[in-house]
Amino acid sequence: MAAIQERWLPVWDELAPFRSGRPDDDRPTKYVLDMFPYPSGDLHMGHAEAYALGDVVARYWVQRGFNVMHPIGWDAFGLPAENAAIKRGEDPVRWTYENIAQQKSSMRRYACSFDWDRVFNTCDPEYYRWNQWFFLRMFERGLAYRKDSNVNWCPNCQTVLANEQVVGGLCERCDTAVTKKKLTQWYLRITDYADRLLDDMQQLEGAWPEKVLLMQKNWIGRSVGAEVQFAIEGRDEPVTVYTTRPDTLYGATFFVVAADSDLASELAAGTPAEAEFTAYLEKVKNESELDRLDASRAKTGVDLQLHAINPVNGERIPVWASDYVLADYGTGAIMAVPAHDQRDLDFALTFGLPVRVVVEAGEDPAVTGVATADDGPHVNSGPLDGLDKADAIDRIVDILRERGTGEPAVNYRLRDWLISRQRYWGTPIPIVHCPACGEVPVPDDELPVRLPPAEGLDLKPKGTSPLGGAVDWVHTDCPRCGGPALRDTDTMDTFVDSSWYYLRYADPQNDEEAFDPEKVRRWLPVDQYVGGVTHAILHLLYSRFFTKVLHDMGMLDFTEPFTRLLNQGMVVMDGSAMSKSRGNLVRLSDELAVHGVDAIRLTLVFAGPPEDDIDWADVSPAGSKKFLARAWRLSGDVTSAPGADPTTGDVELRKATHRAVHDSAVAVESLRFNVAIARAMELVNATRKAIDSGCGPADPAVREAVEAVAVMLSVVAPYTAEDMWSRLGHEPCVALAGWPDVDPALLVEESVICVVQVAGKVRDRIEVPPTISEDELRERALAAPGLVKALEGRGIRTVIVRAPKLVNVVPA
RNA sequence: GCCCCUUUAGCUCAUUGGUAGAGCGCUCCCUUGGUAAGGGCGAGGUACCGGGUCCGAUUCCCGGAAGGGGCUCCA
Repeated sequence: MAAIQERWLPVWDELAPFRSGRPDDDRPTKYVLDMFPYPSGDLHMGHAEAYALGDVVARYWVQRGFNVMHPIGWDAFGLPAENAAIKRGEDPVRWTYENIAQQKSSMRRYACSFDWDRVFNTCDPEYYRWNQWFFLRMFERGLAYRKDSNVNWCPNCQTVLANEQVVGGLCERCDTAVTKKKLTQWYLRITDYADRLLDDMQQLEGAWPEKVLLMQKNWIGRSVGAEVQFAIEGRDEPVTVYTTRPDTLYGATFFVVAADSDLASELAAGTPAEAEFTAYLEKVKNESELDRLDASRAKTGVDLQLHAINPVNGERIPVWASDYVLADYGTGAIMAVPAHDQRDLDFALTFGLPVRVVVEAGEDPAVTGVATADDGPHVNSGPLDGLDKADAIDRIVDILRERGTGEPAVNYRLRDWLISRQRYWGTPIPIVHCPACGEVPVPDDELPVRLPPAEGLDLKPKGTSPLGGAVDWVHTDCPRCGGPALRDTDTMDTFVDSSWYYLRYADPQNDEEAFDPEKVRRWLPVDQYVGGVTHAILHLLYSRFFTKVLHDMGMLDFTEPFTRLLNQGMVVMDGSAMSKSRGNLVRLSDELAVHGVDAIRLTLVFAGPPEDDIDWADVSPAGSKKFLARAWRLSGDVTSAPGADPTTGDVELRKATHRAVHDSAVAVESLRFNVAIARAMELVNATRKAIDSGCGPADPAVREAVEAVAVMLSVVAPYTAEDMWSRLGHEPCVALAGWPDVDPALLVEESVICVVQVAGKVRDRIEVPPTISEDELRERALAAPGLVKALEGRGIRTVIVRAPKLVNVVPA
């Protein structure tokens, strides 16, 4: 096996069958993309699976005559390089590029069908320059902005995190409990695109996993309701609340503002409750995100001893501050309707506040402790009495609008994307802070703002950007007034890098612009994207956002970047994720050494549907190897010459061949690669039989079959296939041999077995032509001996005929 | 708590409103001049359980069980 690998690698290097940028290439195009890897160490089992799957698709479309762009690059910015620098004093640049070289050489041996002419790394200044360029365009459009806010803070990584990077209150990267910190940070206004991110999912219906679409939908969390203004006694400005249930306005018995909002501090100032509030706020600030997420914990709050006025009935209701209301959702203040909202009810019961039912829907919540959210006739609600929910909402919105105290509103769970990071190994934010001019963009012709060398910088996480230590780099002149100014010292979230890399592949060397729109038009959108489900929200949502922004800038003519998405499963061992600490790590390099590249690829692809997890304990690379050897041996048995006319060959074997070629193509196109391989295995078995005990090795049908096997295998086991192709007397590459044409005549069966049933039970089988008429079939079936016997002379009530496969006789 | 998916041979999975299949594994036989291998034969199924529709349900519908996944103070 090793010998075969060594034989063909140099040949493929020479012939470069997967180069997609030849100027005279007039094949139609396809774009197959694997999510690019992060260069931490060498490739592992997960990579091996993902790239084997992507390769099947890419190689298949090449066989079908397409010019396939199947690029690779490296997602090379990020914390591991920095951590290696901190722990072992390595230079992040060297560490990163060495790992890339290592992975690249492993990919070559793994025979990935990448177009090596298109490689780039996101840490190349030639690439991140365009991150900065896009940032500046967004800044000009008001889509990139800085604001002071309570942000997610990971005390371990010592950096801020985007909402998407907080999973269940923990840092996505290191599982540390996330806290809040008030900081001024850069954001991208993804919320402006919330509706389009939602609506455009229609384009992806059926082409992306249902699960991913659902997760994105939940994440965006569009909610429709109304904003209602409440006057506050002793304050000029009214306070607006957001509610999805304006119809329950008459049931509002108190009012709550988020304790950590500016509004709360403002309202508390000067009240007798101020001291109590300040103490409470201190406590709230120290809570971790994890604490806050525990919905079952007791409600807490402070009575601000103020009153809000219900705009519809003039009722005075008490104003409280609590941490169960979020400062950054809606307006940071709510009207509390305890009868019909569980959280409000819990709060009311804790503090002895009144509960008033306004929708008749079951038991009294004040007694049961369970708020009712169902529809029902409204009561205690003045003009809404008797109406159901939908009508009551319409009515109350009309009333509020008339009085100018409210209007319909939409809110999203999605927050703007926080992109500043207080870390070294990322794209510098191209902004200069000038004491006179404020935030000044670095002019385009001064891009890229290069990362200063790590040498001499303190990269240890300490809560402020390491770039601040690069004194010469930080101090600069203001591009606007020329006065002394300071560079922004934060770097961009690395998800910015991956939000547009798929566009750069179409034009990777361009140093005039991020990409030539013409080239992008030729290749994009991506026809098939392959990657892990871990990116269901983060990377995929951000990429969709970038695509829409660039579309609005006139740079793209499509609005969704990835036409079809495949989320491959994980490779696990004995039912759980592989890890060194668990002691169940299977090393890819070991497996490759024992079984060879082809057997490992085949094992991964054949293990099951690609989206399912693979338990390495359940699969058999040795079995894969055995199958490949069995297929390979066929190529030595063929005795007819290349070009032998198959039409004179054995018809039964030819049928098996054409059926297999047809079925496996259908399977590949619907991403059921394991099925495609099963079909190839069946053909290998049929061919073996034909050679040993059928038409014999000289029959041209045998050559046709074996050549078909070689081409089918070429998409998953390239070394074996290439060697077979060579033994069959052909020049390389089998990868470009072309998928065999299917003769439809050979797919038609000459006769089929028809089942003859009595009352649904099979009593006989008869062989009939597939084109048999219903009448003819009925007649023949009724004469079948098994049927006559089963009927035992009973009469017949009905005969159901489903030509040509079945006849069912219902006896009287 | 809410929502979604899955359940077919020992294992991993195909398939189908009408005969339930493949690979691996297993049994046995042949080969011993392809041999740390090769060829062949075979066993193995109440298609999770219970109801319904239908001439006929593993498939469609309803309910339940088991396993997996997602969301969860977002007003």
